[in-house]
Amino acid sequence: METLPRSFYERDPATVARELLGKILVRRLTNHVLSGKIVETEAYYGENDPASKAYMGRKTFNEPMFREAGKTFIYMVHGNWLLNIVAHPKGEVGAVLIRALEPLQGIEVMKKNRGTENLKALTSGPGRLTKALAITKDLNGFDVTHSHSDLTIVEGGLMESFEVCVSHRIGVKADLPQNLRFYVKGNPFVSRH
DNA sequence: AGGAAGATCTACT
DNA sequence: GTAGATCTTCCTA
Repeated sequence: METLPRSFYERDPATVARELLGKILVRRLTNHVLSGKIVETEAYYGENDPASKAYMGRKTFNEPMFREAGKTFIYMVHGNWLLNIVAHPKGEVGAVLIRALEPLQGIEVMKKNRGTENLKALTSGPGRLTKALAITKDLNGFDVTHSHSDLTIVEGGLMESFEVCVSHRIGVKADLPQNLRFYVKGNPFVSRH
Protein backbone atom coordinates (compact mmCIF):
# COMPACT_ATOMS: atom_id res chain seq x y z
CA MET A 1 0.00 0.00 0.00
CA GLU A 2 1.26 3.42 -0.93
CA THR A 3 2.41 5.81 1.75
CA LEU A 4 0.84 9.24 1.36
CA PRO A 5 3.48 11.69 0.03
CA ARG A 6 4.28 15.07 1.55
CA SER A 7 2.40 16.83 -1.27
CA PHE A 8 -0.82 15.25 0.10
CA TYR A 9 -0.39 17.33 3.27
CA GLU A 10 0.70 20.54 1.54
CA ARG A 11 -2.89 21.66 0.93
CA ASP A 12 -5.69 23.38 2.81
CA PRO A 13 -6.17 21.66 6.23
CA ALA A 14 -9.90 21.13 5.60
CA THR A 15 -9.15 19.37 2.29
CA VAL A 16 -6.53 17.16 3.95
CA ALA A 17 -8.88 16.37 6.85
CA ARG A 18 -11.66 15.38 4.44
CA GLU A 19 -9.36 13.19 2.34
CA LEU A 20 -7.69 11.46 5.29
CA LEU A 21 -10.99 9.65 5.93
CA GLY A 22 -10.64 6.02 4.84
CA LYS A 23 -6.82 6.09 4.94
CA ILE A 24 -4.93 3.67 7.20
CA LEU A 25 -2.81 4.82 10.14
CA VAL A 26 0.02 2.32 10.72
CA ARG A 27 1.99 2.10 13.96
CA ARG A 28 5.04 -0.19 14.09
CA LEU A 29 6.28 -1.42 17.46
CA THR A 30 9.21 -3.77 17.98
CA ASN A 31 7.08 -6.92 17.93
CA HIS A 32 3.75 -5.77 16.56
CA VAL A 33 2.07 -3.81 13.81
CA LEU A 34 -1.02 -1.87 14.84
CA SER A 35 -3.29 -0.19 12.32
CA GLY A 36 -6.67 1.42 11.95
CA LYS A 37 -8.81 3.17 9.38
CA ILE A 38 -9.24 6.90 9.95
CA VAL A 39 -12.96 7.63 10.38
CA GLU A 40 -13.02 11.07 12.05
CA THR A 41 -10.84 14.20 11.70
CA GLU A 42 -10.85 17.94 12.42
CA ALA A 43 -9.02 20.77 10.64
CA TYR A 44 -7.23 23.58 12.49
CA TYR A 45 -5.75 26.77 11.07
CA GLY A 46 -3.25 29.31 12.36
CA GLU A 47 -3.45 32.79 13.86
CA ASN A 48 -6.97 33.41 12.53
CA ASP A 49 -8.48 30.34 14.19
CA PRO A 50 -9.41 30.95 17.86
CA ALA A 51 -9.59 27.19 18.52
CA SER A 52 -6.12 26.53 17.13
CA LYS A 53 -3.05 25.92 19.25
CA ALA A 54 -1.30 28.33 16.86
CA TYR A 55 -3.77 31.15 17.63
CA MET A 56 -1.41 32.79 20.12
CA GLY A 57 1.44 32.84 17.64
CA ARG A 58 4.54 30.75 17.38
CA LYS A 59 5.58 29.18 20.70
CA THR A 60 7.88 26.33 21.61
CA PHE A 61 5.09 23.82 22.04
CA ASN A 62 3.16 24.64 18.84
CA GLU A 63 6.22 24.98 16.62
CA PRO A 64 5.47 21.87 14.54
CA MET A 65 2.32 23.57 13.17
CA PHE A 66 4.52 26.24 11.61
CA ARG A 67 6.98 23.81 10.14
CA GLU A 68 6.92 21.23 7.37
CA ALA A 69 3.64 19.48 6.50
CA GLY A 70 3.50 15.71 6.84
CA LYS A 71 4.89 15.61 10.36
CA THR A 72 3.15 14.92 13.66
CA PHE A 73 2.10 17.53 16.23
CA ILE A 74 1.34 15.87 19.56
CA TYR A 75 0.30 17.52 22.83
CA MET A 76 -1.41 16.68 26.09
CA VAL A 77 -4.93 17.71 27.04
CA HIS A 78 -6.67 16.53 30.22
CA GLY A 79 -4.22 13.69 30.58
CA ASN A 80 -4.53 12.49 26.98
CA TRP A 81 -2.06 12.72 24.12
CA LEU A 82 -3.73 14.02 20.96
CA LEU A 83 -2.33 13.22 17.51
CA ASN A 84 -2.32 15.85 14.77
CA ILE A 85 -0.72 15.76 11.33
CA VAL A 86 0.72 19.09 10.21
CA ALA A 87 -1.12 20.13 7.03
CA HIS A 88 -1.02 23.42 5.14
CA PRO A 89 0.13 24.95 1.85
CA LYS A 90 3.78 26.01 2.00
CA GLY A 91 4.28 29.13 4.10
CA GLU A 92 0.96 28.77 5.94
CA VAL A 93 -0.02 27.23 9.31
CA GLY A 94 -2.37 24.38 10.16
CA ALA A 95 -2.92 20.79 11.23
CA VAL A 96 -5.44 17.96 11.19
CA LEU A 97 -6.50 16.27 14.42
CA ILE A 98 -7.08 12.52 14.13
CA ARG A 99 -10.18 11.94 16.27
CA ALA A 100 -11.12 8.30 15.69
CA LEU A 101 -9.98 5.04 14.08
CA GLU A 102 -11.62 1.77 13.16
CA PRO A 103 -9.20 -0.91 14.52
CA LEU A 104 -7.76 -3.26 11.86
CA GLN A 105 -4.51 -4.97 12.92
CA GLY A 106 -3.20 -5.67 16.42
CA ILE A 107 -6.54 -5.45 18.20
CA GLU A 108 -5.35 -7.64 21.10
CA VAL A 109 -2.39 -5.31 21.72
CA MET A 110 -4.69 -2.30 21.58
CA LYS A 111 -6.98 -3.88 24.16
CA LYS A 112 -3.99 -4.42 26.42
CA ASN A 113 -2.76 -0.83 25.94
CA ARG A 114 -6.23 0.52 26.70
CA GLY A 115 -7.01 -1.83 29.55
CA THR A 116 -10.43 -2.72 28.16
CA GLU A 117 -12.06 -5.52 26.17
CA ASN A 118 -14.63 -3.12 24.75
CA LEU A 119 -13.93 -2.98 21.00
CA LYS A 120 -16.09 0.10 20.48
CA ALA A 121 -14.13 2.07 23.05
CA LEU A 122 -10.66 1.10 21.79
CA THR A 123 -9.96 3.93 19.35
CA SER A 124 -13.21 5.94 19.19
CA GLY A 125 -11.76 9.21 20.49
CA PRO A 126 -8.58 11.29 20.09
CA GLY A 127 -7.16 10.36 23.50
CA ARG A 128 -8.24 6.75 23.19
CA LEU A 129 -6.53 6.03 19.89
CA THR A 130 -3.16 7.44 21.00
CA LYS A 131 -3.22 5.18 24.06
CA ALA A 132 -4.24 2.15 21.97
CA LEU A 133 -1.39 2.77 19.48
CA ALA A 134 1.19 3.71 22.14
CA ILE A 135 1.61 7.23 20.75
CA THR A 136 3.17 9.81 23.10
CA LYS A 137 5.16 13.04 22.98
CA ASP A 138 8.15 10.91 21.95
CA LEU A 139 6.70 10.91 18.43
CA ASN A 140 6.16 14.69 18.28
CA GLY A 141 7.60 16.10 15.05
CA PHE A 142 7.86 12.61 13.52
CA ASP A 143 7.71 12.46 9.72
CA VAL A 144 4.84 10.21 8.60
CA THR A 145 5.70 10.29 4.88
CA HIS A 146 8.36 7.56 5.02
CA SER A 147 7.16 4.00 4.52
CA HIS A 148 8.36 1.36 7.00
CA SER A 149 8.87 3.93 9.77
CA ASP A 150 7.27 3.74 13.23
CA LEU A 151 4.26 5.82 12.21
CA THR A 152 2.89 6.25 8.67
CA ILE A 153 -0.38 6.77 6.83
CA VAL A 154 -1.13 4.67 3.74
CA GLU A 155 -3.80 4.41 1.06
CA GLY A 156 -6.68 2.15 2.04
CA GLY A 157 -6.26 -0.39 -0.75
CA LEU A 158 -9.64 -1.20 -2.25
CA MET A 159 -11.68 1.79 -1.15
CA GLU A 160 -15.22 0.98 -0.23
CA SER A 161 -17.43 3.95 -0.93
CA PHE A 162 -18.70 5.85 2.09
CA GLU A 163 -20.55 9.04 2.83
CA VAL A 164 -18.77 11.91 4.54
CA CYS A 165 -20.58 14.01 7.16
CA VAL A 166 -19.45 17.41 8.42
CA SER A 167 -20.15 19.26 11.67
CA HIS A 168 -18.73 21.87 14.04
CA ARG A 169 -15.57 20.89 15.91
CA ILE A 170 -15.95 19.16 19.27
CA GLY A 171 -14.90 20.60 22.61
CA VAL A 172 -13.52 23.90 21.33
CA LYS A 173 -14.25 27.11 23.21
CA ALA A 174 -14.57 29.38 20.17
CA ASP A 175 -15.23 27.77 16.80
CA LEU A 176 -15.06 29.26 13.33
CA PRO A 177 -18.34 29.64 11.41
CA GLN A 178 -17.52 26.86 8.94
CA ASN A 179 -17.79 23.13 9.67
CA LEU A 180 -14.32 21.70 10.14
CA ARG A 181 -15.06 18.23 11.54
CA PHE A 182 -15.33 15.34 9.08
CA TYR A 183 -16.46 11.78 9.74
CA VAL A 184 -17.62 8.61 8.00
CA LYS A 185 -21.40 8.42 8.11
CA GLY A 186 -22.73 5.57 10.24
CA ASN A 187 -19.32 4.24 11.29
CA PRO A 188 -19.60 2.87 14.85
CA PHE A 189 -16.14 4.13 15.82
CA VAL A 190 -16.92 7.82 15.31
CA SER A 191 -16.67 9.51 18.73
CA ARG A 192 -19.95 11.44 18.49
CA HIS A 193 -22.86 11.37 16.05
C1' DA B 1 2.52 27.58 42.60
C1' DG B 2 -1.81 27.74 40.22
C1' DG B 3 -4.88 27.04 36.55
C1' DA B 4 -6.36 25.85 31.93
C1' DA B 5 -6.82 22.49 28.48
C1' DG B 6 -9.30 20.27 21.04
C1' DA B 7 -10.93 14.38 26.88
C1' DT B 8 -12.48 10.15 29.37
C1' DC B 9 -14.74 7.38 32.74
C1' DT B 10 -18.50 6.41 35.59
C1' DA B 11 -22.99 6.93 37.22
C1' DC B 12 -27.07 8.26 36.77
C1' DT B 13 -32.06 10.52 34.83
C1' DG C 1 -27.63 11.95 26.57
C1' DT C 2 -25.88 14.83 30.31
C1' DA C 3 -23.15 15.82 34.87
C1' DG C 4 -19.32 15.67 37.71
C1' DA C 5 -14.70 13.99 39.13
C1' DT C 6 -10.31 13.19 37.46
C1' DC C 7 -6.89 13.06 34.25
C1' DT C 8 -1.17 15.26 33.28
C1' DT C 9 1.52 18.48 31.00
C1' DC C 10 2.45 23.27 29.66
C1' DC C 11 1.79 28.24 30.24
C1' DT C 12 1.81 32.41 33.11
C1' DA C 13 2.95 34.50 37.29
